[in-house]
Amino acid sequence: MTRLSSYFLPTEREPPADAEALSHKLMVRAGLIRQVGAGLWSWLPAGWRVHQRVVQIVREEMNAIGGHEMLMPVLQPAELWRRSGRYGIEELFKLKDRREADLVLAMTHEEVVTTHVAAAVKSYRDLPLILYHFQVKERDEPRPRAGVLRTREFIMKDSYTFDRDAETLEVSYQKHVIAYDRMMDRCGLEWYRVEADVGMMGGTGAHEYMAPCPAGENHVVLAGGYAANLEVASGEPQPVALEPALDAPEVVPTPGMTTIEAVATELGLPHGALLKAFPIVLDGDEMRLVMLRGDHRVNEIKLRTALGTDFRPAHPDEVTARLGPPGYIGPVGAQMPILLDDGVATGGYVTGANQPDAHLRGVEPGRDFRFERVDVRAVMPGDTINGATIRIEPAIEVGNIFKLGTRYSKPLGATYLDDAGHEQLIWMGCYGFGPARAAAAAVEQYADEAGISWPQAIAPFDVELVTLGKAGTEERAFADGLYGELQELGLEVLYDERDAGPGEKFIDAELLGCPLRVTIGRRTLGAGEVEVQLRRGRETTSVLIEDAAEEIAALWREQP
RNA sequence: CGGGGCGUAGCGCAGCCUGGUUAGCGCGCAAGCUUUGGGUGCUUGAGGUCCCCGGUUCGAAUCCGGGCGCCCCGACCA
Repeated sequence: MTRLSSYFLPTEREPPADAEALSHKLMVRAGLIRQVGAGLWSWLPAGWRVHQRVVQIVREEMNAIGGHEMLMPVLQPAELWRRSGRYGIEELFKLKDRREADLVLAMTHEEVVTTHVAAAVKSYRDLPLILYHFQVKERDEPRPRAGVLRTREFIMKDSYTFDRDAETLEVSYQKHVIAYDRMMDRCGLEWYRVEADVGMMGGTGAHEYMAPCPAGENHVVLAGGYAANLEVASGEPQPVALEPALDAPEVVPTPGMTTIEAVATELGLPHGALLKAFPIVLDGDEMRLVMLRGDHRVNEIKLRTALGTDFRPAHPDEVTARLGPPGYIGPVGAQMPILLDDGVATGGYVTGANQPDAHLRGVEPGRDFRFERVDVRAVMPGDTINGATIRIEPAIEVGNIFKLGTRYSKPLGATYLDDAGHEQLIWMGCYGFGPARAAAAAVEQYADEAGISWPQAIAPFDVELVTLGKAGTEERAFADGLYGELQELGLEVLYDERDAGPGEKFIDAELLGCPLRVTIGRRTLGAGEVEVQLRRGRETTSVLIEDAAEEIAALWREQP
């Protein structure tokens, strides 16, 4: 029974003062979620219905590829995480029990699931396996934000695959591609499957499922058939006009000009005719000088991948000691390996001279300094990929799929005996999906001035039935009957029979955003009609009262 | 980790700079009348540890110190 007069749906006229993202504002205003603390949210009844609908879609698609649902604990012994080498992760919540034993609140479940599989799986005959669960995940986020988009505690579907080798892992991975494509479609989202960073811990391939929307924290790069996270995207830069070649580098005085902007303006050159020097210090304390075009920016994730190790930008005193005054450093004469970005074409460039108040012009890579080629720049609007101009869109990462390889099976001892009786490591994959993010993305993608407009499959209710008549009126009697009939047809109905004005009811209904709003008023009823508003587009139509329920159900089935 | 901002009724805010009776406003809430197809109008009313602790002062929402909490931007995000 979901009669609004006795339901818990606290709507607000105004959004919370500190809300920024559209989904944050609307989900609070519509009475779907409430904040408990930074990055900690309660799901109120209507919001939880949305969440559960997403969960059910995900569950059905996981089962369809042979997944087996299970459940693993959030609270876990620290020992497991020490063994996998993840105990040091800053985002991992750590705590002690009363006996001072170290415990963690799990952020994912690779350690536990791998331990179970390691203990139980003996033979190649036991593989492959797809295991999954929905569970609360805990992450000590440096900065929770945007309502339910980035929280410290959230429910995630995690699945894990166990295979004999890289080849069969690929099969399990492709099954997930199919399942995830369907999940995103069924949730009614606009989405892209993009190439993703595999991270420092290895892994042999990864994709992310991105839902484009303004509040997205990630950026997807799109060009023709190409789709990648900005973190890994590569492209061809727009060409830049260089100065005429010189026989040898030539010093130009540039007093006080320590920025690309200042030097380019002084010399009347485009930013791209300069080379930017980015000095870094590797984990082992060695220095490197990364050179890229003046109008380009370093993509630190690509750089980290290219280096194969972590790094930090060099401190000013390190720069002064090893190269020259910050703002004037360059590759010529630098006593350290130089990494030259792929975006730098051959030709003469302006670079720092490694001495105060001076730059060099006519510097040619190769002739004037030795280098190693790397692809470490962030692509930018105007770049092309296979001839197609890229565009960059903000997006929410709703899901990700990842080939782990033997990252966890090795430290946790997950092996099997192959058909020749030899012990082999199990090849794993992991696959995450965030229902809360799917819901928030849907809010972002389809909201209008009046509020949320849910995709049909994940709306809190299929129909919001609004009666304008008070108890005892003919309209109310008709609406009561229609409420029952719609439910008998299998529709989930929210029945607004509150003693409130029509304006208030309409505004609340449109804020909540169920696909159909059915209005029973004296005027339309007298005309033998029932009014139906299609929330997407807010157009109104009407059906005859004789078979109103069936007609409404038919309309509902047509909704996006 | 760096920068900025906020904390006063359920929600949104004013008051603070320049200390001084019962701390205000809008919305919401309760009651009555009114209205009944787009937050109707009027009347009455309830509702507050002014984030917490300490200090200054005759007197602190207001000034000072410390703490806690929350938001935004950037960094970070296995």
